[in-house]
Amino acid sequence: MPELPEVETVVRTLEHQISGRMITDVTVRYEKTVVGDPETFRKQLIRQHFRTFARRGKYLLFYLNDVILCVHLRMEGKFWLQKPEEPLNRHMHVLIDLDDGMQLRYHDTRKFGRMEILPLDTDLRTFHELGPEPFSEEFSRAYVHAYRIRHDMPLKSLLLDQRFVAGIGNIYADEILAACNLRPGRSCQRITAKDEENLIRETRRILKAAIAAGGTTIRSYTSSLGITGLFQTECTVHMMKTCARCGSDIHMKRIGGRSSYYCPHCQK
DNA sequence: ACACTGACCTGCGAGC
DNA sequence: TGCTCGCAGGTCAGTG
Repeated sequence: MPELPEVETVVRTLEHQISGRMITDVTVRYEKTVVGDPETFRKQLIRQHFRTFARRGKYLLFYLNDVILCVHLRMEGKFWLQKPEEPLNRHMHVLIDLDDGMQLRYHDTRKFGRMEILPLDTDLRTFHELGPEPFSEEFSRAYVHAYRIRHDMPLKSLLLDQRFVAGIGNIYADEILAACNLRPGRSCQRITAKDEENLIRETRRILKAAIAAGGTTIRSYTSSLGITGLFQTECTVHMMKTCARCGSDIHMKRIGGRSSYYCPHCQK
């Protein structure tokens, strides 16, 4: 389940592997992976070079000569760099041939991921209504305060709201709230200024550690040879049975349609 | 205008 | 053992 740290890892890995390569052909095997007409998509990519690589929230951005190739991996999307003669499997939905003879293969078991072509001058600040990056200065205490008092939702939903802050998914949301000793179901309107500071600090600390570790994941870690980073499982509450800090039984509750894990003893 | 719900998908594990 | 059923998750369209 790629969240910000996993996407960051994928971007850096691909930057290392395919920077400067030219796209010679594109095959779309599952049409819904591509936003818009697949043949138009193909034509817009052919003869383009991979120039620079970036991430915005959970979106991967490949800057080509004339367009941006924007990819969202959703839950299970991954890229494989293989030789064209290697066997395909039924989950490889988009094949991108490169001028060095390799093929970049988009693999997605659940077919949830999406790719789209964007103009080079797309405003990434307002792109998909994404909120600030967690490491940006814009994600300040004043910003958090202003946002949370304008909205009424559980803290868990706030962290998952991509308009609030970009890049946090279910796993890291649980971990951030555990680190702040806050229950996921607590109203975002009922926290203190100190909690706001803690949320910002712990969000950055946990995401930074996860990036350094090459990304964390729970179920999708199945040692794929895909470009997904070094997966580790360093969770303190998410999917855990007992609290890593006090040993209490971890509770699970559905909040905003998402399973949310927390320690009823440590988190208030 | 806001927050909430269901659809999109497939694999897997629980339960009978 | 073999089947069915429901859950997992991020985003967005649709609903209240």
